[in-house]
Amino acid sequence: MQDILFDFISKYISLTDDEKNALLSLDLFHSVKKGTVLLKEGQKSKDSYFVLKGCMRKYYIIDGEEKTTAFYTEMEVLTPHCVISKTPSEYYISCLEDTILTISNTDMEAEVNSKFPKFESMCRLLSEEISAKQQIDFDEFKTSSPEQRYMNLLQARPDLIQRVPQQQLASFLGIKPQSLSRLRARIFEKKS
Amino acid sequence: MQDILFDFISKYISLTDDEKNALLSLDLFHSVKKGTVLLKEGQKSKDSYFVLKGCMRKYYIIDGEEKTTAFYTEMEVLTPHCVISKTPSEYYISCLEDTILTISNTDMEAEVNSKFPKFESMCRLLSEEISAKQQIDFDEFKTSSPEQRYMNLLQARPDLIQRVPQQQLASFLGIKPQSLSRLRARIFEKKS
DNA sequence: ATAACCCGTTCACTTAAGTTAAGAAATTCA
DNA sequence: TGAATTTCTTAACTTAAGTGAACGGGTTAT
Repeated sequence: MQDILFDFISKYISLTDDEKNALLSLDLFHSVKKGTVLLKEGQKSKDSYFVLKGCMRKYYIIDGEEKTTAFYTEMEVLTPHCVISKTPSEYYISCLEDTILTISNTDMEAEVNSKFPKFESMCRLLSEEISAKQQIDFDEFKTSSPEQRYMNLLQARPDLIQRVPQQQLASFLGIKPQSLSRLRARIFEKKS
Repeated sequence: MQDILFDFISKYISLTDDEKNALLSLDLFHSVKKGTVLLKEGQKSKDSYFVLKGCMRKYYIIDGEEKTTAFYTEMEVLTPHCVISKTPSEYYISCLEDTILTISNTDMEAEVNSKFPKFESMCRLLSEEISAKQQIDFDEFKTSSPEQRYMNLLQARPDLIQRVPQQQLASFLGIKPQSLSRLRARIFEKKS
């Protein structure tokens, strides 16, 4: 499990054994049961997550309805908005499946960053990369219809369509569950 | 003009006069005429921008149509995706108004970052902040109707509605210009 | 085992966005 | 200034998403 983390890090910087041990001493690894809510609306938190195995989702509750806006699966990093802005969270984070992840908090990161400046480089690279990818995702969302978005998802993340309930997928695509059903039927129609 | 940059930086780190002079020696400041295209589709670039005065837009050309997905105004930073991914750009960046901005490239940044580690901290903080803000914007987009998005924009960035042509605003809101016209008429109707 | 509940699908209906086209208003340019 | 072009609006029509309700399959709980 640790190797997954180190492999991930090695995409950005190379670590000495000393640095690896420093990381391991931090007790980062956690196993979380399906359904666990890691962050709630209104809560203040300093925790960031890195998914080693499993799936997490971000959702809002708006007018009593859950609106899922993001999923995080293997090898993905999530730093909630409230961690950066230091304000109460506007949304929930929960585990869709039994999930193994690392949990790190801002204080730990600050300490590691000051001890090993290399880490700060990694964090910068990583957040630039995430930010750039998000830009593209957002642009793609804006410039496509719901049907195109679904077709895109089918290409880009076919696993999600399998492992995620339809109603959550629907709001992820910016539509209602009934519309997703209909849209899927329409696509299936076209194929034949 | 330089003070705007230094004020901006001071939100993240504090600079010595030495550091300020090092920055000033880099010839960052540029004045760009309305309509100038700074980045084209297919082009590789290492340049990032910081808008001091004016407005820039990002747009795609899809099936011969311009699709505007973002605007950058005073005090906003833009690092195009292609700079991070080191691939040809999928989109265009152009100036909507006469614009004063700083242009910096990855090589310069790498040099400054290694000379003054403080800068790397700032870059990390900044890109974390941008990334977090983007997340929220994207979530808001997904969970709202076009009409709500327009009302939001009216609240959050009333200046944009004044300074940006309707057709560009429309695709920024994920709809067609005709729909935006209609939607505006609908809202105006409701008010009276 | 049966009732209660949750989920996905389907249907009929409403509402709003896409499309095509035309005209009015504003801007550009000669 | 006046012609040309572009931009914005309006309208009629088409298509797709939102809404409310009902149905069936599957799971959970009692």
